[in-house]
Amino acid sequence: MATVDHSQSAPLDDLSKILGSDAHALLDPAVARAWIAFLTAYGRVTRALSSELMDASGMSLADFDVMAQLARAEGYALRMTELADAALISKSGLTRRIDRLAVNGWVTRRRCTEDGRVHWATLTPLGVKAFRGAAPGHLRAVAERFGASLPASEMDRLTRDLIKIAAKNKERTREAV
Amino acid sequence: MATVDHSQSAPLDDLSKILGSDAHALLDPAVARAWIAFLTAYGRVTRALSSELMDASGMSLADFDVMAQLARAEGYALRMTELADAALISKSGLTRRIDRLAVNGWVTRRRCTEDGRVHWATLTPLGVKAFRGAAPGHLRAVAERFGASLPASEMDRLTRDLIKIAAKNKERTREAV
DNA sequence: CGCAGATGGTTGCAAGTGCAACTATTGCAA
DNA sequence: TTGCAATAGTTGCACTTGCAACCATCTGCG
Repeated sequence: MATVDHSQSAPLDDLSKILGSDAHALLDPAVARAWIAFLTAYGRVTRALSSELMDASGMSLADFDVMAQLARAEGYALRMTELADAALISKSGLTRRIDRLAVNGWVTRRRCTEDGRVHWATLTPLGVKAFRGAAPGHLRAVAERFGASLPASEMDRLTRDLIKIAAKNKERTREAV
Repeated sequence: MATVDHSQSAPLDDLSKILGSDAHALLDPAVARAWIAFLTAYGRVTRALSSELMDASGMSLADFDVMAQLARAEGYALRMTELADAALISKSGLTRRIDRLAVNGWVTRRRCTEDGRVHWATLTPLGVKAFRGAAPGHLRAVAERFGASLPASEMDRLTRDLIKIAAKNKERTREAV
């Protein structure tokens, strides 16, 4: 998850020792610093949130994400593929995640009567309860670990910047032919 | 890796359907949007960089990170624990990553003569060469996918914000007793 | 000395992950 | 109808991962 450096100042200068002075031409040092800060922030925040959530609710971050998607869906239900897309995981990953959530009794899988290929993943009442139990703590933790670092004005700007970055990378991996 | 939503506008409003109106008290909607943008940006950028790097150099992002740490170290060598900390991965993870890098002939592991517990991971000449081959493309890709989205002035601000977030989460996971 | 406790690394284990191959079902066209 | 391509999900596989238990080595104190 990390690249080059995590606390110091001039990652690219260090690298120019091995790469030669063209390192700066390849990657602007300011961008390099931002990139490292990005990776570091991501790693630290998600690691902390993940273990807190697991301790408090026996739910992984990925479980929470999937359940949150269902929680906000019409009838607490989504097709497998929709859900995989929404939660940014692969279809096979989702299959197995739903298996696990089903074992907990938090989610059921129902075959669609209209189209036999389709399966609906649905939050059970127990799952709703589990989500209601887990969400307050987790949302508070996000507020504390992520939100509390910046003033509100800065937060909106950060959002805009991140959305731009995300937008630039929207393509589905395949394009470098 | 994702939470709640990835393209739409009001993730928390949707959740208040299930959580009640206190959802907003738990997590400011502006923070929720930023958080989602953060996860989305991270997921997309690293996914893309990772597959590009693998295609171009047969190296995973984690491999690159570890090798970059070594590349910038004195004598291209670091102790296992130092390296694990620097690359933000667990000690056991590093052990096995170094195993794999060693199979490629990119890194060697030497026992320290002064302290028999310590092992030094060292970039081999072949490893240096591999890194030199991989770095330009990867750095350029970071510049394109991450750097090119924002003007330089914005980049510095982003760095500052991310560093604040990372700083707030520096503690080593254990504190919620 | 000599042994307890700390420190550095590795290994066993029980997960989680994505890709590619596979099965089931549908839709459409001859 | 029959048959084939497209779509939805699942499974096999090979690989990562982190935690906790485990060895090896060193350090310091009686």
